[in-house]
Amino acid sequence: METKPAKRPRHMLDREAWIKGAIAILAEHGAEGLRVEILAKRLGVTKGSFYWHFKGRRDLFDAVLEFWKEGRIRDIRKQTHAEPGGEVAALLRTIEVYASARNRKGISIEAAVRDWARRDAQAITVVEEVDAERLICSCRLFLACGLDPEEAQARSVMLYAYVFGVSLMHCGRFTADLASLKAWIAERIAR
Amino acid sequence: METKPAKRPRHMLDREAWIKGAIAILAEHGAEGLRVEILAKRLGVTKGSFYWHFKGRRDLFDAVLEFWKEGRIRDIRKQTHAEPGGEVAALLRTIEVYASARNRKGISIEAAVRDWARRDAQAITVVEEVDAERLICSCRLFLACGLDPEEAQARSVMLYAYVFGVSLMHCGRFTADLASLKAWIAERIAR
DNA sequence: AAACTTCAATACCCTACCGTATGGAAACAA
DNA sequence: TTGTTTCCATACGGTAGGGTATTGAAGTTT
Repeated sequence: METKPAKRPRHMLDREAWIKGAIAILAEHGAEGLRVEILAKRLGVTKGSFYWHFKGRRDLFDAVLEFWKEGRIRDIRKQTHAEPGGEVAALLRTIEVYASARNRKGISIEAAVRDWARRDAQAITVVEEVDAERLICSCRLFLACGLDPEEAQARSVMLYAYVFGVSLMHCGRFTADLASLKAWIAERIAR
Repeated sequence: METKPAKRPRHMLDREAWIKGAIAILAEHGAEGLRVEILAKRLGVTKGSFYWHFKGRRDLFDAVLEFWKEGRIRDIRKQTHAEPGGEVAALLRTIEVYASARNRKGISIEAAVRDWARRDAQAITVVEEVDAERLICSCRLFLACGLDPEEAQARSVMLYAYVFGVSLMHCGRFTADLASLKAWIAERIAR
């Protein structure tokens, strides 16, 4: 009689578990700091296991980029879905997701991938695809608000350039109330 | 007759020559990729020389950050000096310096230092100081244009967040005429 | 000229990793 | 049972690179 196993008492890491661990290290230490022995140690195994799941370090890199790309594109499509009349709210929410203090992990990953894309061809390709998807989606929202195509495109670029840029700045010495400045900026970009 | 061994050309590198070479590597490979043996090879010497000028790799890092900080602050003060009535032009020029295709080297260094500041305490301090100086200077220009203090502050943050962010984006698949979009954005930020 | 200073070459040691080869234990299939 | 597959450990070789110690050559001072 066939019993349904599906229970694996031992470690049993699969490719996705490795990729998720890799992304955590990527966020903390960047692509250069993503080392297979370090990753293995964090997962509680040795690199002997890694080389069963991946051909090599480059294979892991490509898998990480692909995983990140698909996650981003899913999120973008979900975030920019708006009922008629709710487009401005969707735009403001998109800004808030990236420019706010929460979602620190996602912002760290974003920054690491973009820095990575300054040196790695595959990372460039992935960032291009994600940026294109984001810009197209936010542009659709601006168009639904009645803006002409050129302004809708320009505002889309401004929106994402702003949210990425502000995450790299350190304004602590400049203003004590950064939150209200960010709110003002979000209004000027989205409305 | 006594023949002397081949006369070695004396290089006479000083600390600043090492720092400038280090910044070139920083721009290309980031802080992680700034290695003393690689740097020495690029300067045509061996690392034996490096350790005469610097106590160690960390010492080089601190020197690079200090050198970069002072250069940035000098540039900021020069760029934001405006005759009365020329404030908007100064703001547009500031945007253009960072958001345009030329000055690629400076943008690469900027990106490398900001990525560095995600992990290194000394880099954070330096970025904070440079950002504060930049924001104060551009804020002064906005105030001279007659804006109220809160809007002047907000526009300053928006300006720098935008220029840093746009340098990290890859908009090639989104629009064929990025230049005119950037011009539209610059007008909306500065005016 | 002799002594001293400055900058660089060489030779090491040591650690961190990448990748491979091989073995082994647990689960599964025959 | 006896393979077979799956996932992981161990051991090893190889390279890159940080840091030190020592030597040495060219310039400078006395």
